[in-house]
Amino acid sequence: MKKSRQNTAAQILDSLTNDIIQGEYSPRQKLHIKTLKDRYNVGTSPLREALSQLIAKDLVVSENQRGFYVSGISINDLTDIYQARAKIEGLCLEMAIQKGDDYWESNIIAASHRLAKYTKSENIDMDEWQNRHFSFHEALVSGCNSPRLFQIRQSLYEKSTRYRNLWLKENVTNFETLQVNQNEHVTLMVLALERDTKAAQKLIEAHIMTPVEIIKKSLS
Amino acid sequence: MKKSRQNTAAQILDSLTNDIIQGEYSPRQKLHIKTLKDRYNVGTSPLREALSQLIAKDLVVSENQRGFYVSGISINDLTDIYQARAKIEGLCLEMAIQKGDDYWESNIIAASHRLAKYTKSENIDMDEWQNRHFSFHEALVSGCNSPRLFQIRQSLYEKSTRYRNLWLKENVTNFETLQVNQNEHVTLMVLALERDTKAAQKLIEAHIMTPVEIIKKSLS
DNA sequence: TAATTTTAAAATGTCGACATTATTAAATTA
DNA sequence: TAATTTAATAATGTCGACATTTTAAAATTA
Repeated sequence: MKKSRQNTAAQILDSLTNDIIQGEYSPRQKLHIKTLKDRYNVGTSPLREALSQLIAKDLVVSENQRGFYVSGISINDLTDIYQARAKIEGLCLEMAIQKGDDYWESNIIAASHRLAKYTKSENIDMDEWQNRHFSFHEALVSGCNSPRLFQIRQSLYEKSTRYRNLWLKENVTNFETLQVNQNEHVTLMVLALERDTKAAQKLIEAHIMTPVEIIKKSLS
Repeated sequence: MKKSRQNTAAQILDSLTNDIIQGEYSPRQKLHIKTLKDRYNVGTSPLREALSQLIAKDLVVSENQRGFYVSGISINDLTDIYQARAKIEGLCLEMAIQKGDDYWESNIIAASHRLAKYTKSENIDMDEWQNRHFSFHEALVSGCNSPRLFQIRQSLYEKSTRYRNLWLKENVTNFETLQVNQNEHVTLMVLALERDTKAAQKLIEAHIMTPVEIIKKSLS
């Protein structure tokens, strides 16, 4: 019956992480042990172990004898996260451009093609677009060859996704916007292939910072 | 009797973190639940919650039904961590130089003075020197004003400290070395106060990378 | 002897129970 | 009535117990 390679704690961690990022639980929301146990059908120990990991990831906070809460949000935090993300992405891209080989180049071209095609198409499924968008940016930095920086990048992305999803909840995506910043994607590809480090870095930072002002408005 | 604001899990987390970083437990060492329970005088739950947080921090790894282990080390990881640290420190310094005010400047001068005085003194206590060294570097970047980058900086520092301590265990500190790179500290201060971002960034990166080659040798 | 199987021992991960603390509701006082 | 105290309810954090799995040792076989 139990063939899962993961233990219960690890499974709950995945579910909880996802639910928090997707906005299933709101910022500052209390996370009652009893409620969570019922919802995920688990005992106390694995649940608390999962919550402990989420504390280390800053997605959950706890106060002694007062339980667990989803981490709060703020405009300052939003800006800080996106700014840090922009800088880290710039670092990764810099290293990728320095070290990237033929496969790195071809992966960028391929991912760019898939994104461009889909962005121009008629009926856009947002999930699929996000996948292709994500893959393109990953292809750009995938040559960076620094596991630690990559991990930091991933962790910041997770945190920023939470803000983006909070905004998406009340705003239908504007498809024109997609078309507009698609130009930047093409430019990014060109600059990367031309190994123009400085220009690529500058553009990726701006590119990442673009949504900040929009999300800010929705938060205030 | 129990007036501690922290719960047991949080206390154990502190102890365990410290013990791992200080090399009380070796890389890849098995962390037996029973042994740890006896050593820290706690029950299963808080102990496992602390270990869960250490997993999220990459200081501990676990395999289902096979328990917990101190994370392994490698020369690749050593290099990666120090390189990432150098880059992040560069970022923090860049932002600090842009945003630093009079207090930032004076804190650097003060910390630099304390470090210089102690480095020139006769009987150097290594712990005290480390404190002053740490404080000086913290003063340099303390104006950076990005909680997230600072947190990343702290986390990478923790990881690098583990490598440094492993090396210190078998090597008596060479006091000449302290004197030599003290020059760099002074230069860093001057560059920061002159707001010479690029030069300061370049130097701090090199400064951080200095011990890598030495530690490498001790690992192989 | 070497390799495999069987048996015994040890360790892990999960659960529910319980003491302690916090929160809410009711009762008392001013 | 409003404020404070008391009682009740609910929730948290910790513990030890137990089923399951892994590991080590002993026994069997080739």
